[in-house]
Amino acid sequence: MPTIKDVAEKAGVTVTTVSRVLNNRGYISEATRKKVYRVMKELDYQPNELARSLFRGKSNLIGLIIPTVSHPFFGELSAYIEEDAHSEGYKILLCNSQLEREKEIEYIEMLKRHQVDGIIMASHTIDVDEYSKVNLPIVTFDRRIKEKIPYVSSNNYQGGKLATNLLIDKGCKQIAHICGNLSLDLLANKRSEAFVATAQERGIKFHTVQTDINVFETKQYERLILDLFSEHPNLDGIFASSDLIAASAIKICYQLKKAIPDEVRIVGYDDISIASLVTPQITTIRQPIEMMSKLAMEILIKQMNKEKVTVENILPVTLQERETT
Amino acid sequence: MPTIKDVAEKAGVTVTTVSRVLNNRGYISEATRKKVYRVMKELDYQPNELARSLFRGKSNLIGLIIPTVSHPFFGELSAYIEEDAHSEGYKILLCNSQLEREKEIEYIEMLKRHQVDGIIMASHTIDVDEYSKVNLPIVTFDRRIKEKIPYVSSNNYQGGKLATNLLIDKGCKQIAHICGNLSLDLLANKRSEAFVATAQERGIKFHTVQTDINVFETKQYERLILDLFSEHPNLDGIFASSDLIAASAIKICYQLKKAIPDEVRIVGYDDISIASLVTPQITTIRQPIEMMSKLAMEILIKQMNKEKVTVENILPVTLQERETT
DNA sequence: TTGTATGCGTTATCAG
DNA sequence: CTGATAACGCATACAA
Repeated sequence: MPTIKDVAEKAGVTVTTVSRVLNNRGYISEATRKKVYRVMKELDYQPNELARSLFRGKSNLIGLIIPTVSHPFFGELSAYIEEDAHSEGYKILLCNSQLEREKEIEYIEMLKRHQVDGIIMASHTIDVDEYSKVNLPIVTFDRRIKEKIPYVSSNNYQGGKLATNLLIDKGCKQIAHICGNLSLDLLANKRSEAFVATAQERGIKFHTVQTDINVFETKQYERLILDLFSEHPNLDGIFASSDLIAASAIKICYQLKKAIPDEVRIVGYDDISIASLVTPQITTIRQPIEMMSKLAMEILIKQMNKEKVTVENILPVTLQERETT
Repeated sequence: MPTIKDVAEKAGVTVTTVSRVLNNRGYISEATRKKVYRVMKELDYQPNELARSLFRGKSNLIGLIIPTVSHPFFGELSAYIEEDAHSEGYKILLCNSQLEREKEIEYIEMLKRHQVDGIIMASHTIDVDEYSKVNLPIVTFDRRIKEKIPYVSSNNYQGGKLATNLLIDKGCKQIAHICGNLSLDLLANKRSEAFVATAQERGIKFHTVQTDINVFETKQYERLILDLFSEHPNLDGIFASSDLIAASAIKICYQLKKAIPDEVRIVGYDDISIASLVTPQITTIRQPIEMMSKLAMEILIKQMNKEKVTVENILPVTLQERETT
């Protein structure tokens, strides 16, 4: 790869001059500017961003830590984030934590070593005080950290309420909520709170089941749902805390020959693309993933520019009624 | 952020010594080693990888260019690739090209500027000769480039044959193949070739439909399939070139009140997780995504080490029979 | 309008 | 066993 030095020599000027035309800084005669440009083209010169970053103390890199990009929700989130980052001149360093504490910590250290300008955290197994050590612009998805770390979320309580009310309004008499592990301190847990509160308030029989470990294992959820139906054969409403879990519920109902929505009604969460692609199309609570991504990036960039940011950023959710209710 | 200099000063040695303990190079007394380690802990020192990379001429960065990580196939692929990269000490720079030529070129240049050690290309809208200009270790998914650029693929022809034969064996009399735009020079097009050849060979009526543009638009496919059925009401077999397209086909059949698999049989492609999660579960041709990822990473690393690599790397596919046939 | 010198944080070479 | 110094590629302050 040619360096600025190669360009300078071939153009018969010094590296300073080349640097000047590269960055449009100071005065340069049109003649030399043209010549330098020509040589850059000839050599297919690309400035070394490593060197630039080192000098500037800014890498234009952003670390993105998620459980796994193979989960459609995080896949969609990552796509939006990368798009926003790109249009702001930032690049994304992808980190899949698999929801493992060790990996999250390891990734954070790696990102710091690579001098990222900021971190977007959407995986939360580490303790709150680990965050204070980060000491870097950071924004969180769906987790409120004690300190003053800004977070983006959608209105989980509202989502849980919408879903639960819909099930009851549609005539369900015994409903269940299926979710991931509630011991992770996530704002998503408010969906469960809302479920319980709403069911109690309206006097409907309800159950809550959760996974014992932090995984996105389909099999795990299928077993859970199967057990749920064998314990409660009269169950006629399910609020799943993700569309993928809802899909598992549909699958089990199909196995059990329970008609949807006549015998069992199901509400999912997220509204990832496949929610409206599968058959039957899933009624779900839509998180505004695109807006959430954009907001997260905005907040991160503001921090990098030492601007003030609001800590709490909660976006509205909307009910998408489709075929499972 | 503390630098090596800060550590040196606080430990009462020079940067050379700190660098030595950092890299376990040369002899150092146990006493100073301990002292340096202690200071590094105290200051929470992290070596600046930008500086290291600049000096070494190696960034440990790998660029990954895909159409979009929001598509489950590429999401899963990316997850595996990141995992493999991570265990080999490499980090992934994520690039979503949206299947746009300009973006692919722009991303390649960006990656070169950032001194990535290699590029994994899974998005192919650019011309063949653009690849020769890359001049960097590179490995391709599903596209054979004229030059000697290694590629990883699965046996697309075999996949197309398996799918088509299955449909015919199950009794289909009139079948269709639905795929993306065939004008992109992809090895995936061999699925279509196999479809046509097999249908002709066995004397079955067949049709092929493709999108006019390079997108992953659900709506686009739904319209295509709807039109297909209105033109050919007796269609009783569909070979979709992705599981997502298969899901669209299922949706349309449901709308048209055509029973699956009794009236219409459907075969998908890829075997992404949701293929076995949706209802009905999709019969599909399984691409060994995990192995393909591992192989791609291996080939890339070999190139970075100046080792010889085989250009053609085609892995077997397998038929996964489920509920749509 | 252009060139010289210096430093970003790190490692390797060569002395001591 | 440890230290001074140059170099990686680039951009700025200061001269000329």
